[in-house]
Amino acid sequence: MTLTSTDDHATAEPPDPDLLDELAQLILGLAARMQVHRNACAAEFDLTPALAKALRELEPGKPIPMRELALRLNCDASNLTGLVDRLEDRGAAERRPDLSDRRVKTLVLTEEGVRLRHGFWKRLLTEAGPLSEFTPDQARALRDLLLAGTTTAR
Amino acid sequence: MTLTSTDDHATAEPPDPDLLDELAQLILGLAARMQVHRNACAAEFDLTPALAKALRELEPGKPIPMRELALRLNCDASNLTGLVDRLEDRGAAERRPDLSDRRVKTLVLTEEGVRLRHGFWKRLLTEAGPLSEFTPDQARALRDLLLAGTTTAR
DNA sequence: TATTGTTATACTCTATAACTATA
DNA sequence: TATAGTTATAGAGTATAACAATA
Repeated sequence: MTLTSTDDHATAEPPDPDLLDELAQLILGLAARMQVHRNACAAEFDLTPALAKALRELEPGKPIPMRELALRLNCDASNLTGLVDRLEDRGAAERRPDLSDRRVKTLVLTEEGVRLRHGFWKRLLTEAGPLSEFTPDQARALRDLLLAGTTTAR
Repeated sequence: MTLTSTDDHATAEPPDPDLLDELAQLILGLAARMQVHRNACAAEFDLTPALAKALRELEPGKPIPMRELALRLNCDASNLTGLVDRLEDRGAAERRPDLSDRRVKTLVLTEEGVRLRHGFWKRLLTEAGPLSEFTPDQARALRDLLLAGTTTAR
């Protein structure tokens, strides 16, 4: 499996329209399949797609302001009230006052939230999903390429 | 067009959990960024995300039954009525009777629909989006990898 | 004045179930 | 009976605007 880790002297890059077109199609296709897979796994844990995403953004032991979660989810802050309410109803997360700024409420996963988050993510990777299309070698090459792209730009 | 039709089967390989984890994170991240980009481009054409997707699935000069569109969009057929209504309201698509089965209605893009579809997709690729993270060489390697994966399995 | 979280509201997306007209 | 499209309905997702408490 050649990776073609090119020694491209990236000066004036010719952006091939056809290549971009094909690449966009392929990535959007894979993205759509992963979305289907993720939503299916989420449903097994009685999680809606948005809840699953929020759960993934909340890292165990790291409280964050609700504002920060809105940023990570790329959505308006007004959406979080109901979303976080449901997480609290399930005992997966807790709102806590921020001692340094009384306007802020921070969010933190409970033990149950940590279990839920871990269980969901493990299921996502264990169940045969779109990623099982790739051999380990392909997966490695893919990871390296994506890492190169996202660390360069972003 | 080298296809790299690999002779190794994904199923027989040892699946490294950490690699899958990292790969999933990267792909979901890229997918999320592309979704943001696509929705932004769609908005410029007064298209909702769902309308943009539907438009993309309708190929110029190729009428398809509404049922088929539902399949391609991975959604229930009941959603299509309103969606297609809006496409017709905009003059982008037309419902036509299927002569061989009077239950079926086929969908086809109008000239305006073809223009809209082309304009949207061109904008998606022209405007600097997540794909501009990659150099042409990286893009080519990425395409080959994705092609290998999606043609092998799926 | 500006910001955080909340509420109220509206529109879109999506699924389920029941209906119709065909097959 | 089964299928294609429709309708009605409900819940989820998301944005905008206005509000209270705090900075």
